[in-house]
Amino acid sequence: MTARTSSENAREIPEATVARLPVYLRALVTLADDGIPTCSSEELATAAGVNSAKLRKDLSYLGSYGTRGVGYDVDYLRYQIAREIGVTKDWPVVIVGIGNLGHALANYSGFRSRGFQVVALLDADPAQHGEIVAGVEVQPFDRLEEIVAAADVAIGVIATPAAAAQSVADRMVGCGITSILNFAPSVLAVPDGVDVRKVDLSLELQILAYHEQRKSQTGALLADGGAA
Amino acid sequence: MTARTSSENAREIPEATVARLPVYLRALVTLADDGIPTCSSEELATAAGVNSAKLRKDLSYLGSYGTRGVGYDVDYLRYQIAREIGVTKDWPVVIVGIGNLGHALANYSGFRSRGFQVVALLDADPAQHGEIVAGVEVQPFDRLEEIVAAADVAIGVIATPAAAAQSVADRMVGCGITSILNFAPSVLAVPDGVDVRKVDLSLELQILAYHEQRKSQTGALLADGGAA
DNA sequence: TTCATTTTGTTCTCGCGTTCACAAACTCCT
DNA sequence: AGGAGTTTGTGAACGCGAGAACAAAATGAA
Repeated sequence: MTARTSSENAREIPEATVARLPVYLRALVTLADDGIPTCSSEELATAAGVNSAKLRKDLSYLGSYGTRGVGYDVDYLRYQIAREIGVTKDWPVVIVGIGNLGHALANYSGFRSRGFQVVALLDADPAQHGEIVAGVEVQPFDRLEEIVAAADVAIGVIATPAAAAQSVADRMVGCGITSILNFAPSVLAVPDGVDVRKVDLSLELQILAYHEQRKSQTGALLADGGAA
Repeated sequence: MTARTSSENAREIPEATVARLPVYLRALVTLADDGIPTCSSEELATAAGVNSAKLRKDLSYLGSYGTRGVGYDVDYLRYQIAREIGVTKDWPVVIVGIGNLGHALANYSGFRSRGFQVVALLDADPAQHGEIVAGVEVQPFDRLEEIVAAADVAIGVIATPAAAAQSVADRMVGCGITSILNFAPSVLAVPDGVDVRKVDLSLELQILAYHEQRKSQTGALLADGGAA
């Protein structure tokens, strides 16, 4: 992340807090949908699956949007968090690599409903071109620069095989994209000022497997011990 | 996590380290594929995208598998990490919810190549039943208990809409699954001893959007100053 | 008005994770 | 054999985040 001087902006929100804001936002949307007008930090924390002290501390970085003795106005807080994250208006997004995962991402309604609009689907394979996925036509990867410039795209999603990911990232960076969400299982090298977040599906399973293995090992040890 | 006495098992690997082991494993596999027999901590760290001091400390939790003055034997270290994670043999996995994302997950080759075998695809919607995805037939969700018992499944993947996720999780826990990978955007409540990891696609984009928004804000300020 | 009650916002402490820095140990060359 | 050069493994310092605890502020009742 770009480490700027803290004096430049009074509100330096910790990264851990930033990562939880979308969770709070989602919980608030759910509460609003249920017609609940206000909530306490305890209620919101439960809905978001966190500690209430942590929630209050996180929200305090944004400002004082609650009322002591009362709680938070759901709609008001929701707007404030959405504004802080920057999803009060839609962000244009391009997805590169329209394989199985790319299809799923293009069809994922959560993007659209949470402030992101897929403006283009790109793939290097000519066999994919012309297909309409979720109302958007798959186009040649070479049109990347043109599309990014036209729609002023800042966020790119990489859903290609690992081998292609770095060259796709280079092209993205080259045409002005400064945020990349990478689903390919590879480490991307990008210049300073470009943010990369990585989602690795099998990595998560491997972490689960580690704990699972320990569970069964400990169980076996305890079984022997108990037999004595 | 079950907090056991540290005397019970000498190797208490920190969670942050566990999360990086799969990254190192992947880097080692790549090196091995390239025919590289040994590597230094510096080289491996670069390949994995981390600091070399952190890498060495992480590996030190597993044991002393390197040689001072030389480095690490790629194949040997790879096996040791794989053994530690528990992916030397395949883990059976069930996927529930065969929509767009479920299809992509079922077809994702990375699972198979990294120690996981999808033994069943389940969906509550009868319209999906009978379809063959990646060589596996989609079956009714009601067969969950039967399948889990038959294949001794410990890991379940939830790719349903948010509304169904909690009830799916309850059923999974009920039939003995103790590790859940949740792709639905909802907070799951599970008993102690059950591990849940959550992957939230739009959450990652929202985090990027936050930083992106700050860049453009700061960028506007800096635009006067200097565009280095 | 004044007091009791509720709930936020913030201070403080503790523990974990990251990073630096260096001693230990191994290889290779002379 | 001995010394120079590498590279690992680890002790120590540091900084960040989590959680407890409390003061400040708002409401409502007497």
